[in-house]
Amino acid sequence: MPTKLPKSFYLQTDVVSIAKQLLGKLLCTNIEGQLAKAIITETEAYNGIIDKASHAFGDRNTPRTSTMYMQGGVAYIYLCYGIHHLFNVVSHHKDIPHAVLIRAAEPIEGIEHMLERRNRTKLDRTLSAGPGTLSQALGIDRTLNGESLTGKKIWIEDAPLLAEKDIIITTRIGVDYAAEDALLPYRFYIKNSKFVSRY
DNA sequence: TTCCCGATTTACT
DNA sequence: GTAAATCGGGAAA
Repeated sequence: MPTKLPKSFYLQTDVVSIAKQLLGKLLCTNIEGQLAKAIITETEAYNGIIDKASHAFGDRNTPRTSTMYMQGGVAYIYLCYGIHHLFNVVSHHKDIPHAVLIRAAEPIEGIEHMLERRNRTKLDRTLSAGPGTLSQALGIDRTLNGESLTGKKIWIEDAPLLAEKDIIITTRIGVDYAAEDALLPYRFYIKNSKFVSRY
């Protein structure tokens, strides 16, 4: 019987470590009665106010980023390029804006719901290997911004930690604007997984 | 209030 | 490989 990750998991203070620990765990949603689960295959850490790639860089606490300042264990979801809903796991204590972007996952339950939401007919990497497509597949949108990750709409179930040898560590995607911080090794994905946004 | 542009995806050339 | 889609956040005025 899989267990839901407890609040304490999200209160950890090392967001880079959390990003790595989340690999292999199950991201689950129950939206409009449709249950869906997917194995997290790719994550990125956003390290608070000192990280130029983060929306909260320079302690930018605004209506949008205020979600990241909440106590760890809630969802930070924002609209990107006016089209895509990107899902993040908020961590650390209140007022410390840490977050982990979930960039890709492998569907394992409720696949029929994900296919329908994505308007696809078969399971392949285009279903959920990318932060925008993943959210669409799982039915995640901004109405879930600030939602508890220990509730009934969206949560994460535990799974054994992956071995170091099965994890690829590299730089984040699409954050060139962050100058030298774009070079930080804050992106993680499961080696040999087909459900990864870019290799 | 104006203006620029983004933690992306998809459809074209 | 290039470009369009599409809208709201955030800084400047």
